[in-house]
Amino acid sequence: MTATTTQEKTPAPARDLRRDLVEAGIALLEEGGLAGLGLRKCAARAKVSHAAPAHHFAGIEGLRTAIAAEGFRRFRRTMEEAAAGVTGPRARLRAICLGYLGFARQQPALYDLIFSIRAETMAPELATAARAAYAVLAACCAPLTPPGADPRLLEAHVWTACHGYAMLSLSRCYADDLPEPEQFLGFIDRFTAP
Amino acid sequence: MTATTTQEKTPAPARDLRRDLVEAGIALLEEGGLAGLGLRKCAARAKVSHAAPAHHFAGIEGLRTAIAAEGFRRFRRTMEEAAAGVTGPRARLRAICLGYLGFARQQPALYDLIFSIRAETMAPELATAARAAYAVLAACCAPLTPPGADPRLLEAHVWTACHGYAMLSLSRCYADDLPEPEQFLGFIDRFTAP
DNA sequence: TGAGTCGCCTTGACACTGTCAAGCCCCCTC
DNA sequence: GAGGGGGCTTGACAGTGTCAAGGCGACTCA
Repeated sequence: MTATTTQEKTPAPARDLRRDLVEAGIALLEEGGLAGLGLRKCAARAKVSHAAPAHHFAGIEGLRTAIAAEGFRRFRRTMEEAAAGVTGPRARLRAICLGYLGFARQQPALYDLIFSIRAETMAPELATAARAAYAVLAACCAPLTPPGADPRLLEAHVWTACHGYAMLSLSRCYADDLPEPEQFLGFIDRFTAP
Repeated sequence: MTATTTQEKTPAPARDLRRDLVEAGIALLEEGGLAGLGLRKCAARAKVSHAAPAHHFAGIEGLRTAIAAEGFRRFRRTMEEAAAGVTGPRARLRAICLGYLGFARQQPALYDLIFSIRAETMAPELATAARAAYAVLAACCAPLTPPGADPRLLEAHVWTACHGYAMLSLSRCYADDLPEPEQFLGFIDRFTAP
């Protein structure tokens, strides 16, 4: 969007269509939810022919996978930014969780897409991005895990609690049953009590 | 399927097509996942014309809603059966949670559908079924909630933990990070400790 | 310089989907 | 027996994902 100063000689700024298509897909998700995402709509938005996306991704599933991978990277970034500058292990974990919930609230369709991917279509790029996001949270859990204890217990508990809270607040049928995020996250103190 | 003895006079057993279509939809979900569900496929499986389902449900979204409502009823039944005969508040809650996780593992696509419904399409029938399922879990949490405390805290925690665990074990990218269900559910004891 | 080649993308077609309007047919009522 | 209405069919339409074929420009190499 902003000025990318290129030499007058080069005819075009050598567009990265693959990147543009992922961007278009994310925009479609924001506008129309999961059902609003389609190969042809992405193509139209990127101003290319209807079959162009199929050349860069392996069909609609490949597009969804690529968008999910980018979604995971943004998801991770959101959590990291939320915890930037926060000190103290509990406060950091709390901040990470708030970042987690904030991402789900601000980009519900992208969040839905991310976690709707099933193992059948788990491409390496996606698996890497997903594990990187998990690693951010796991790193915040590590200082709070008692020595000798299974670190997966706290990690899994925080991860599932955030995921469950996010999903249930999105499917608003249960939104009224849920406490406020701040109150909900009180479980961290209880769970990491010495 | 089994013998439904009808009088010879009645020409047909007066089929309940609406019910048959929901049944067909659930079968399609089991076979082909969320993407395998369609109006025309349901019609073909129930041996009616391709537009018949649209007469009973308000389009594909109506079909999904009706199937989700039936799914919630089965979900609730699974939890109730899992806790049948189990005594003691903690043991009961544990059994309910195991029933919860068992349903998600045995009917992953139906479970996915249930929780993919967003508020826009929240029909009364679906909302009723969903709240009834939640009520089963809330009833098990009640005896464990300290007097004067907000009951939503424990309810939400158990609900979100189960939901998150189920979702993450379905999207198998994280399955290796998760502890076994029995170990995971240990949080109940920690959370309801006096 | 020109021919060959390769990758990116377009074009056109196909089967399939959800949705709609029109109409048939059977049953029920008066 | 006429009328009406619900349940379902038929036929059409726009939209979708997918595939095969081909165009086209850039790049390489003789």
